[in-house]
Amino acid sequence: MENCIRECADKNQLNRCAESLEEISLEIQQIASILNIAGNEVRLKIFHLLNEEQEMCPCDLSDVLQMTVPAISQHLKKMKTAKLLFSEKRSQTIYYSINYEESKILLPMLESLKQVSV
Amino acid sequence: MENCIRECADKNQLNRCAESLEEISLEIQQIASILNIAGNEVRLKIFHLLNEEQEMCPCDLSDVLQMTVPAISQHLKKMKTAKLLFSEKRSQTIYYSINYEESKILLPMLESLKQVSV
DNA sequence: TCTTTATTTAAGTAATTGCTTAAATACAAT
DNA sequence: ATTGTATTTAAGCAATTACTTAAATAAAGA
Repeated sequence: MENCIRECADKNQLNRCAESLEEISLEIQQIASILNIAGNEVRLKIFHLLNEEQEMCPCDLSDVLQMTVPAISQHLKKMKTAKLLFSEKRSQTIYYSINYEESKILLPMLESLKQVSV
Repeated sequence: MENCIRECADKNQLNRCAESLEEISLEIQQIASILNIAGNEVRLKIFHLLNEEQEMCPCDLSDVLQMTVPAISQHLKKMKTAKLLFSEKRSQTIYYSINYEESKILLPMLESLKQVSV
């Protein structure tokens, strides 16, 4: 079911495009999922704060971001589930930090945010 | 209304964080909005295709992505509204292309997707 | 053991997303 | 003028998102 009936439609181009997409479909999926998680103001702020402070707990983040603890906890869970964060429990407190290996495509942005405040 | 009553909560750190966020609040907003748009499989595919092919029309994209034309059109509108795309009408056809200036934070990802298929 | 503190989980909800189909718009060609 | 092609816009809808409040879990300290 083609939508383009134009003469000028370049069948070779369309085939090339379809093949290219198939080759990278896995990467596209992974990157889209990371960008989707980072494409939220609260979560991007969390990334930035963890990038500056190394590690923070939900309750400190809730103070800084002026949001309820459960709201923060749900954002952290989403980031953790995607393996973008590590967490480490020390007594009652859980410290979250960035998994830089999994988050590497976000690094340029985080670095640029660091620059701003200098 | 502080949530952290912990002794170990470092007030200086929390103040520093709050200030940092305020300084970059505009950048955070802008970047989050771009990542939000790119953090969708269909739109990321459109970015990738436009990056490889220079320009494409909604109807070719609809063929390649196997989606209805209105569905594609709505994605393009969202990207165009955010100024991430240019559009140029030549007779009946509208050609979309990437506004690289506004999309520059996405470039590293687009480049890495290009590498994959080599 | 009982209370406090830090955190997560669950349930409910309003807003947003991304599609669908149908209709509207705009331009070209006959 | 009329038909065909490319595109957008609109309305409707199911699924998802991001919060809320309340309850559950877990560890520490009195």
